[in-house]
Amino acid sequence: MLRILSHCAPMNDFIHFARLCQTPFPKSLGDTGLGTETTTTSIAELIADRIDSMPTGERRAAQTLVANYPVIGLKTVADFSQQAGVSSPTILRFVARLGFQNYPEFQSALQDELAAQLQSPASRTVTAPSRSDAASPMIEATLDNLRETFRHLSDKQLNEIAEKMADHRGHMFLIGGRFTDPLARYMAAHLAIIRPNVFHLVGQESMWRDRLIDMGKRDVLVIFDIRRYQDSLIRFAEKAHQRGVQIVLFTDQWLSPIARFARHVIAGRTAVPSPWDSSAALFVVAETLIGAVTRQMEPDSARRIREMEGLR
Amino acid sequence: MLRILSHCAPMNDFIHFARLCQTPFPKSLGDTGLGTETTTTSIAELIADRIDSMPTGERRAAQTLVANYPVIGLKTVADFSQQAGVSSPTILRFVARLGFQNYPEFQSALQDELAAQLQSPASRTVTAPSRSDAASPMIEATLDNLRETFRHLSDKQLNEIAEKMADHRGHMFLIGGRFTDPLARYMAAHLAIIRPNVFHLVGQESMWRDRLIDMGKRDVLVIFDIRRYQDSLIRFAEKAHQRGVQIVLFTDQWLSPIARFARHVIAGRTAVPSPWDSSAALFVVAETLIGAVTRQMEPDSARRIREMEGLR
DNA sequence: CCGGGAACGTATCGTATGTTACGTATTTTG
DNA sequence: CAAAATACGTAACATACGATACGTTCCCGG
Repeated sequence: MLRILSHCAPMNDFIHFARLCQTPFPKSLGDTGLGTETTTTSIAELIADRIDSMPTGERRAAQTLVANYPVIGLKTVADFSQQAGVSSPTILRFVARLGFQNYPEFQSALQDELAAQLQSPASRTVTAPSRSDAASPMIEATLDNLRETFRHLSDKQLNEIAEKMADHRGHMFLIGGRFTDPLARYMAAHLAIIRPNVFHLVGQESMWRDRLIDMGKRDVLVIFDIRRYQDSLIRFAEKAHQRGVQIVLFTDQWLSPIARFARHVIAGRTAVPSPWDSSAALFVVAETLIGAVTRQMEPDSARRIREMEGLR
Repeated sequence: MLRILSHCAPMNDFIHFARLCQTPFPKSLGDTGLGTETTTTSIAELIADRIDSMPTGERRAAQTLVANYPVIGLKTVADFSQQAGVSSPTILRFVARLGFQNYPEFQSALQDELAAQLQSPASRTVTAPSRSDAASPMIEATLDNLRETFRHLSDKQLNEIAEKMADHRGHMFLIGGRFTDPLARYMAAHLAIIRPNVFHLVGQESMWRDRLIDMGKRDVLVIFDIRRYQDSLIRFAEKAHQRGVQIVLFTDQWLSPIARFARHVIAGRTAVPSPWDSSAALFVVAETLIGAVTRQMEPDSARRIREMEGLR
């Protein structure tokens, strides 16, 4: 059953589109009614449960199924096997290991699960918290952090910052602290693609301190600094500020002392039930800004990217 | 919200500043647009559009499909016809009337639609309006990505990975791609504090390729690789795998080819309404793992940290 | 270093599935 | 009311799908 013709494109780039209307009709439950009837445990759980006792090939099957759950399992064995990069028999052995007599039975189970899931849209929102709650308070706290962070962030502010970052008449420098340096690097990696003169300051303090001499009023300095705030960064920010550099500060909710010198301050929530603070909120703000800047520099950035690809 | 558990951290709770947020970012770019017909409109809409001009039998088919959307359409023609109370040819005439060449093509369309829907369940947040934060689609998408990513991630799997990472008999190497290298660095920065022998592989390919000689069965290699997957990383992973190194792969939902060699695969959602892909989900998974490893190594890690502080 | 077993892929087979032709029923139109 | 056209189901058909047997490779233990 369920075969497919064209379009096996394993990984097409972006996918977006169409939402479809939900149908609030009752389902005349026609259960296939055969085989092992107890579907109390979802197939996804079943997989997570046994994935460790599987051989390599079947594990690849399991992984691709989980990654594209459950659509790939609704396609044919051939499609499934191709996307997983294994042979058809491996797929069949995989579903057999899950306890299904044959492939159609496996598909029926997936379909029933899907039907149950789609029927009550509430069940989704109900099961989601319960699962993620059980999974870890960590993710819940992170979600809260994200929401809170953005709640205190006006899009006017974001746009202003993006505008400043998009202004490539001046240079742009990024620097971070011990744990936040990767964020600076992440941002720099993207921005350096869509605009010129982006520099990620790394290495010894003396190295980037000397770069101060190149900085002026038209330049932007992006600093990531969460506690414990590093003295070196504070000193650096102060000197940069004295030279008239525009400072954009990413910090935590307790505000680094650098906030005193900053033109723009982004305060992200960092508290999570972990020995470490979380930089996830700042990371997402950074991604949002990267997107905003890119959008703002269109079509300039697109041209630049194309030109870059040509250089390979 | 914002719960704080256990050990560590002097943290004053809250602080608050005002400011509201609303962000009307539009821009959704291109759709995949392949296939014989442009599916800009969902199939459900297509049906609602033409259902009036259908003969009785096909209309019954349409109704049963809408009532059990889309699951019944994923089953066989026989199942569909039986549930609709019509014959098989009627079903085929029905899908033909919708503009599909044959039944498999119709099923493919349904599957694609389903995949797109499951990927961005943004429509799911009916509760969003109640929360006055009409946040940007960007942050909403990111929140969805996080939820979806963790929904497919059992904590059993997380714990096993954490366990492997906590095992410091062997060495631990981290490496990332063009945009994900900062994630590797971020993780390395934390793990290097709580356990010995953590190495972030950076610089030229030849640099870290030579490190292969130090790697063996007891070692762990953490790779971040999202599309476009980098050949250099794939080659590196393959060689490491041949040496028996345990590979933990952070990738996107389309699974880097490295998944073939990986002992553990973490598939994070990356789709956001932006020209760039989002690594936020992987970032949060990384943070979660960092926390889990730290907790697992207690009180060893605490002692190590204290000792470190003494070295200043 | 060698033997045994597990794992995976290739090739083949039987069959369930989608498809089509044709005959009957039902509705439409002059 | 008759004749035609449309709609629908029955039954036969061919394809492609899932299943299986078999050979090769890889890995582990002796």
